[in-house]
Amino acid sequence: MNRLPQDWYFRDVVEVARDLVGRHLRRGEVVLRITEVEAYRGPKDSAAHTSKGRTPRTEPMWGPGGHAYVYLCYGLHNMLNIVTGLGEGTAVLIRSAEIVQGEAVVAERRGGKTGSTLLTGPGKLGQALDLSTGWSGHPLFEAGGLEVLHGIPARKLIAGPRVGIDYARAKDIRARLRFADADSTWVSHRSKLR
DNA sequence: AGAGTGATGTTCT
DNA sequence: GAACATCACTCTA
Repeated sequence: MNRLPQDWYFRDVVEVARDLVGRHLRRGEVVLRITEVEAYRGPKDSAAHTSKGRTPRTEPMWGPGGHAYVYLCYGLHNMLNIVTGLGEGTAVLIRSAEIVQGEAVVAERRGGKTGSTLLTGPGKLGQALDLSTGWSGHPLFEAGGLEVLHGIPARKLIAGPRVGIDYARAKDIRARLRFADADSTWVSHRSKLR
C-alpha cells in the first residue's frame, strides 16, 4: 500500500478531512484505519489552536501540509493532527481508528483492553501509536516513522459538531466539522452524528 | 444514555 | 496561575 503524496494535503481542510476517513496510518507493524476526524479551519476558527496566534507549540500548523502536529492535552494525552494547505494554520484532528494490523501490540499499549472502545478517542489513538510531542512536525508523506497510506475510503460519511471546544464562539461550536465512517462502530460520541 | 469527577503536566499570560 | 481539541471511572436511570 502506497503513501499519499505531499500535494494530496494541499487542499481545503474540510475536503482533506472528509478524504482522510478510511485512510491508513502506519507506524512500524501497527496499521490503523482512520474512522473519525475533525477539521480545524485556521486563525478565523475560534476552536483552532492557530486562532490564538503563532507560538512554538503550534509552529507545524503554520507550515505546509502533510506534516504531523502533535500536542499534549490535559497533561497526559498526545493528540495527532495532520496539517493541510500551504501555511494556512489549518489541520485535521484524528479522533478514532480501527485496527488493521498489530492488534497485540496495540492491546498491550492500551493496558490489555479489547473491543471497540480500544481506539475511539484521540487520546487513545496517541497511546496506541505510542506518540509523543517529539513527533510534531514529522513528514507523513516520507518513508519510515509515521506514514499515511491510501487505505480503504469510506462508502458513506456522517457528520456532527466537534467535541470538547466549549471555549470557542457559538458559531464555531455549532459548525458540523466532525466526520466519521457511517459503517464503522469505532467512532466516539456516535449519537451526536447523523 | 447521561452527568459528575479526579488525574496529569505543558504552554502561554 | 489558568487553561486545556481527554479518559476512565462512578454513579443515577
